[in-house]
Amino acid sequence: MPVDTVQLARFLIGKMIVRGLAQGEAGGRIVETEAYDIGDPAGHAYRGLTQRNRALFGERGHAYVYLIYGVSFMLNVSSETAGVGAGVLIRAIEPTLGVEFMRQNRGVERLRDLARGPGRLCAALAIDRRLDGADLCQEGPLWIGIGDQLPGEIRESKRIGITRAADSLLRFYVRGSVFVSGPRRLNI
DNA sequence: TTGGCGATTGGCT
DNA sequence: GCCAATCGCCAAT
Repeated sequence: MPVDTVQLARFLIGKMIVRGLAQGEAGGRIVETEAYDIGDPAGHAYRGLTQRNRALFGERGHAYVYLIYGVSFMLNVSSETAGVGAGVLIRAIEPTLGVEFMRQNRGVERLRDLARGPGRLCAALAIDRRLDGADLCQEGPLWIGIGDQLPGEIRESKRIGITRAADSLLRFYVRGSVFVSGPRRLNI
């Protein structure tokens, strides 16, 4: 696992996100991430440690889950050593495991619509604040495993939906994947 | 104690 | 493309 936030964001493309539940597993391949590095004014760690963002300041490889716009949960992976706040936002996966479970959670049928976007991804996998702080590096309710195939060509772009540091090329995605979110112009 | 706001989404034009 | 929904968080009062 890379020791640098931006490297981790790249590294995670193609890896498997797995939601482990009593009834089985659900998940898929990561196809889109964004890096929120140390000192990044767009990052939630920027203003220092708070109750909400403490997972970002924990050990590497733990989940930081928060609610945005009162509507959607977002999943991040803490990316730096304890005491340093930074993370990687998981923006989209290609569903491969437990697809029916995800369909039920999302209320839509089309595979492409299940987990394209950070809020949809969390809804599909039933991820909320209860998973904040979860260790993603070992099998459990939520974890990340090695991918089962090469991710394809990884490209970079500006990040989506932010106002500060909006021009940095810190978003990574699989070129040509229909499971990637965001406007077409950022997915060339 | 309060009010402005946000790493989004879905529905409508 | 535009915009409302919805609510936890946190800086400032």
